[in-house]
Amino acid sequence: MAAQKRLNREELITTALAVADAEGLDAVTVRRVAQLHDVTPMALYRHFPDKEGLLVALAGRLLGGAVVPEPDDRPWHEQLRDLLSSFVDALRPHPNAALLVFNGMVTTEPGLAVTERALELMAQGGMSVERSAETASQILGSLVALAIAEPGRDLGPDPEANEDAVRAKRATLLALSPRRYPRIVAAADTLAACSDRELYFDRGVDLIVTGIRDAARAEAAAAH
Amino acid sequence: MAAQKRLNREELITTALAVADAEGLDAVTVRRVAQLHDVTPMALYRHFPDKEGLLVALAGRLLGGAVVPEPDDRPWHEQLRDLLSSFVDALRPHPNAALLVFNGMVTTEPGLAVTERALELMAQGGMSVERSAETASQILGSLVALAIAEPGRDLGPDPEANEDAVRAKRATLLALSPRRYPRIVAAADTLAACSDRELYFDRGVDLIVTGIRDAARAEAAAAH
DNA sequence: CACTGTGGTCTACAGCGTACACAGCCGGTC
DNA sequence: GACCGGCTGTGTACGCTGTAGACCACAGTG
Repeated sequence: MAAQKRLNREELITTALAVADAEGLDAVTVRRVAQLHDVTPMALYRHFPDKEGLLVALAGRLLGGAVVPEPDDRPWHEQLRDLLSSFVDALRPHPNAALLVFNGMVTTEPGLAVTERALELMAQGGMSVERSAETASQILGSLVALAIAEPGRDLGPDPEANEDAVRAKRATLLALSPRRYPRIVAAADTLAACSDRELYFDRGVDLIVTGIRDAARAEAAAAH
Repeated sequence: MAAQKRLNREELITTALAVADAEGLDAVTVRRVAQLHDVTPMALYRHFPDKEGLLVALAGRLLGGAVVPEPDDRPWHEQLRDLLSSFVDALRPHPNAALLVFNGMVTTEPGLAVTERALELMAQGGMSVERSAETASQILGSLVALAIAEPGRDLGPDPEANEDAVRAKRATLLALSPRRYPRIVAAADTLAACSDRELYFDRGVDLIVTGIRDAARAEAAAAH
């Protein structure tokens, strides 16, 4: 973040992402990013049309991290699983910014690439064009939500504060009336923070993929 | 919105929701809500600790619309389906504000009620406490996303502007290279706006429920 | 040399959330 | 009826936000 004249679009995106990761999306302000480059706020406007433009570029950066696996000989649903896993893996490191990809999915190149491949795989599974497009819209949100709403990730810049927040949340849940909310009280630990992150995401993706498989089967059956 | 001294908490929430519905969540400002009640901005602070408090109350209002169906004799997954449908139905009329329920799910009474019932039904399906809690976290996001990301709902206060936006989006997709993105181009209509809203939401919920059923079956099988 | 486009600067403005001190009205008690 | 304490709305003020508009320093080109 050294003082250098002639600032660079990609580096601006990088520091914006860093700020979002560290302190949340609200902390990404024009002034803040500018200051981290020792530059006047207005300087950013030579590289982005407005703040929205910066955020769209941020979404593009996130989506760029989602590599589309090469097609292979395995069944379509296994390849779809890998594709979706790759997608959430790209978002997971940046949960604060993940919301932005909602807007960038069909306006950035990487977003289009992922969408295209997903549609292709669903077609291989026998889904109609309309149905696979509809399904794509539905699961996009689910995947983003998966990355954002990982239990045990709340506020708190440092891990220490985060741990405090988790403990507080757990305590809140345990303090509920066991008569009214017996299951919630029993599940307080898991609701406050998932024990195994990898398992959490794997199962989340699996849940979606099995849902899609079933939809494909049902559609094929309906067409007898 | 007549001038009346002695303003009322619930009415403040109502107008905040109305503003969010009409112009988006960003349009909900303390000053704006106050003005609609012919009152100084600071007056709101007698009824909410801060703006965040207002938004949490807004989330509570949304969740309050989700009625928990009475238990009956049908299989657990059918009842779960109805519960989740009721949940998204409560959010659908207010897509701009739906994001807020992420925070209010375990801090508001209605959110707890829905969660408790969902956990109960999954337990009936043979799921372990941990697994059902994990699943609850995963699907919450999916349901919210479903309500928010309905295709064909973007910006534009009036239906006319919305229709314009849809047409523009469709045109953008159709303008893509058919060599690179053949499926996307073919599916442009469905991606830009879903043809049947009811079907869209029904299938979205079905996708999730079948995913859960499968997870329950798999867990039962693993425990042989 | 003058000309032109590019990119950073400076100033300014309207709008945001909200801290703090104050004023009016309300209901309850002598 | 007189008083009084607490609730509720008011006024002012501060520091923050995004960004419009005029300005200037420099590079490359004729």
